[in-house]
Amino acid sequence: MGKNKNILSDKQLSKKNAIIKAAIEVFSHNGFHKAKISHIAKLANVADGTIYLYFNNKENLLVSAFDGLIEDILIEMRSKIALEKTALDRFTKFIDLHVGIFTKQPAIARFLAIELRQSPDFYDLYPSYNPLKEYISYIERLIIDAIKENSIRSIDSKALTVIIFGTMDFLLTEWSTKKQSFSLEDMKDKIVDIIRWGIRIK
Amino acid sequence: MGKNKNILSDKQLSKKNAIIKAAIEVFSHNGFHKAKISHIAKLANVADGTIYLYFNNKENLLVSAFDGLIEDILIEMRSKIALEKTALDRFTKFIDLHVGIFTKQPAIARFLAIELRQSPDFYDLYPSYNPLKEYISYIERLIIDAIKENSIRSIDSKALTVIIFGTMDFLLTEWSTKKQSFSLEDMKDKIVDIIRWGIRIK
Amino acid sequence: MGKNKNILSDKQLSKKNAIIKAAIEVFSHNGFHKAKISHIAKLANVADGTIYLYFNNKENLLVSAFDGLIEDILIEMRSKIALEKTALDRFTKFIDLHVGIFTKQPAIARFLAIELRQSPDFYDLYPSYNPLKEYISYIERLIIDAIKENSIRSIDSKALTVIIFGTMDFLLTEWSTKKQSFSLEDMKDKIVDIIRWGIRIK
Amino acid sequence: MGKNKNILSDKQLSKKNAIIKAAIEVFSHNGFHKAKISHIAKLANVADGTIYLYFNNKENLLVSAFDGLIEDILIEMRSKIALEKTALDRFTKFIDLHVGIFTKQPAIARFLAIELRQSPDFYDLYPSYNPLKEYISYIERLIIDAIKENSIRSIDSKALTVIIFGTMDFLLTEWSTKKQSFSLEDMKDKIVDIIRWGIRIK
DNA sequence: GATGAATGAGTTTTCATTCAT
DNA sequence: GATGAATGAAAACTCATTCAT
Repeated sequence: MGKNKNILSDKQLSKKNAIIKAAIEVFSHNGFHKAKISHIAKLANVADGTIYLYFNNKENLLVSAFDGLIEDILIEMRSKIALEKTALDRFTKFIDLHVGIFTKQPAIARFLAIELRQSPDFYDLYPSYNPLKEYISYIERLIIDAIKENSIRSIDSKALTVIIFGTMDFLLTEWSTKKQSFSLEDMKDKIVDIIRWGIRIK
Repeated sequence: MGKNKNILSDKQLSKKNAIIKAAIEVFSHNGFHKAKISHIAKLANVADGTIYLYFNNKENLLVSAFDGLIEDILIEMRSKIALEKTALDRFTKFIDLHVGIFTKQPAIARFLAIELRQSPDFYDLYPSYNPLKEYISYIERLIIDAIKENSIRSIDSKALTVIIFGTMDFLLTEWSTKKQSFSLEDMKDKIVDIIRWGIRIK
Repeated sequence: MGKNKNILSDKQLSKKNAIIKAAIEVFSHNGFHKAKISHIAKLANVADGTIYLYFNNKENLLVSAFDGLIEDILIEMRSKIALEKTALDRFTKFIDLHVGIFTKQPAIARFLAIELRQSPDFYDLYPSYNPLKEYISYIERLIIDAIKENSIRSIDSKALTVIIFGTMDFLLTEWSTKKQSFSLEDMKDKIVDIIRWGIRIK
Repeated sequence: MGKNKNILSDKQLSKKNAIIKAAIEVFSHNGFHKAKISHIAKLANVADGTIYLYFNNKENLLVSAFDGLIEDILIEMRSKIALEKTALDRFTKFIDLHVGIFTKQPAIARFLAIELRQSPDFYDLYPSYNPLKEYISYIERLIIDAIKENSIRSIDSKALTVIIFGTMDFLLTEWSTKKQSFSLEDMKDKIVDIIRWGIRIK
C-alpha cells in the first residue's frame, strides 16, 4: 500500500493483485525455479508481458508477493492481537493466529516455509534486510513486553524468538510436506505446553 | 546399505567420494540451481561426463551428497554419544555435537540449512523418504529414551522433536546468513535453558 | 509531393513534425534498433499510439524522418547555392555547406552517416528508391553543370560524384565517431585541394 | 591465428572456421540484427550451443568474423603488393586489389560496407580501436611512402586517406546495393584518373 | 572406464504494435 | 483523434546430458 511510485487505478490494482495471487499459487506449487512466468500469466488471465508492467522481473515478483503477504498477515495479526489485555495473552494469541492462518491457507504456508528460500541468493541479496525480519522482530517485541509485564521469566528474548520462529517454521514445513497428515492444532498445544513448562520433571 | 548396484574398486570409490566432496562444496556455495556440473567436475578433477558414470543426474548427485553427509554425521554422533551414560546426557551431548559440527563446518551448515531445500520438488519427489528423516528420527529416539529413563517429564516426543530440530535449523540458518555474527555456543546455552525450564515464572 | 493521403490540419502537422523531430533526435543518439518508440513518443509529448496515426511503423518513421531531413537540407542548400554565379562556385559552395551543416548539427551528421544504415534491409527494401538518391543526384547535376561551363575538365560525372559523396560521408563518419577530435574545416580544405589539383607532381 | 588462448585441434579449428564462414554469409545477407544465431548454426552444420563454445556472444562472433576477414585480406594484399617496386606502383596495386577482392566476393563487400555497421554501438564500443583502423593505416603508410619517394606531391596523407577509403567504401556500397549493375573496374579507372590528375582544366 | 565436445530443449524478457476507451 | 495499457511473438543464451572416441 503506497509502495508504488505511480498511482495505479482500481482496475490496474486489481490486475496487479491478480498477478500476485497467481504468483503465490504457482510459486507455492512449483517453487521459484520451476515456476514459469507464462504459467503465472495464464492463471492471472493476463499476457506474459503484462506482468512486466507491474514487476521488473521474476525475482522482483517473488519478493513483492512475499512482501505483500507478510504485510497483510501482520496487519491482520496486529489488529486481532491488540484486543488482548496482557502481554502473555498477546503472545499466546500470536501463536494461535500464526497456526490458524496457515491452517486455512496451506499454499501460503508452503510458500513461506519452502519455496521462498528457493529464490537465487535470497539471503545473499538481502543480507541485512532479511525479509522475514519484520515478522521476527514482531515476535521479539511481544516477548520483551511479556517479560516486562512479568508474565514470563526474564529470559533472553532473542533465544526465545529463535525457538518460537524455528519451531513454528519447521512445524509448518512438516505439516505442508506431509500433506497435512497430522493435526496442527493438537501439535501446537503440545508445543506450547513444553515451551511453557519446560521438559524437566517438576 | 547396498546402494550401489555394481561393486566399485577402491580407485573408483575414491573418485566417487571426490565427486561427492566437490558437490557438497559447490552446492553449499552456489545453491542447487546455480551450481554447475562442470564446476563440480573441475573441483573433483574429473571430466563432466564422468559424473554421470556414478550418478544418474544432478538431482541424484544432490541427494547422494546429502545422504553421505547425514550418514557421516550420524556415525560420528553415535560413536561419541554412546559414551554418555544417561539418556539425558546423551540428549544434551547431541545438541552440543549438532552445534559443534556446524560451527566447525559452516559450509555444511549452509548446505543443510538452505541449499538442500532448493532442489526442485525436493519434498514432492521424496514424500515418504524425507531425507532428513533419519536424522530427525534419531532425535526422537533420544527423547523417547530420556522419557523412559524418567530424566525428562512425559511429554509428546514428536512435539519436542519439532522444537529441537526446528530451533536448531533456524538457529543455524540465522547464523549462516548473518555470517556467524553471534556466538553459536552462547545462544545454544540460552536456548537449552529455556527448553529445560520453560518460560514460566517459578 | 503528395506523400500524405489525408490532408492534415495545422495542429496535426505540428504534431507530426514534433514526432519527426523527436525521431531524428532519438535515432541519432541510439541508432535504429536501440531506439524505442516509447522514447520518441515521450520526447514528442504524444502517446505511443499516436505515432501510429501518422506513420505505419518504426521503419516508415525512420524513412519519413530521413526524407524530411534531406528535403530540408536540400531546400536550404538550393537557396544559398543559387546566389553563386559560376557552376564551380556553386560546387565549391555545396561542399562548404555540406560541411557547415553537419558541423553545426553533429547529431544529424551521425544520423545520416551511421544510424541510417541500421535500418533492416534498408537497401533491399528501397533498391531503386535509394533514399540518398536525391541528394546524390543533386551533386551530380552540379558537376555536370561545372563541366558544361568548362570550369572543370570533362571527367565522368558519376565517378566524381562517388569521390565527392564517399569522401564526405567517410569524413563525417570519422569526425562523428572520433568525437569531433579534428577540425572539419581544415580537413575539408585539404581534401578540396587534392581533388582540385590531383596528387601528381606538377 | 594464435589469437585464442586455448589451442584448438584441427577439427575444432575447421568447425570454428565453418561458423565464421556461415556468420559472414548470414550477416551479409540479413544484417546484424536480423541475423539469427540459429540460422548461422544451421548453415555451419552445428548446434546453436556450439557457437557459444567458440564465441562469447553474437557481437563477439561478428567482430571475430570481421577481424579474421580483415586479417586475411591484409595478408593477401601485403604479399602481392610487396612485389611492386615503387611506392606509387604499390599504391596503384592496392587499389586494384581492393577492387579485385570485392569483385570476386560481393558478399564480403556487402558485409564490410554495410552490415558491419549494424552492430550495436559498433563505434561506441571500439572508439579508439576502430576495427578498420589497421586497414586504413595501411593505406596511409602507402601514401606516406609514395610521398617520400617523390612519386606523388607532398599532400596531407590523412586527407588523401579519407578520399581513398571513403571513395572506395561508397563505391563498394553502391555497387553492392545496385546488384553490381555497373562495371567496378571501369569506374575504378575513372576514379583513379580523377584523383591522379585532379578536376581542373590543364 | 574416462573424456569433453557437442547437443538442443527451454524460458525470461523486450518492445513494436494494437485497440478499447 | 488521442491515449497508453495490454499484448505476444521472437531469439539469445545456458547448461544438464549424451556419446563418439
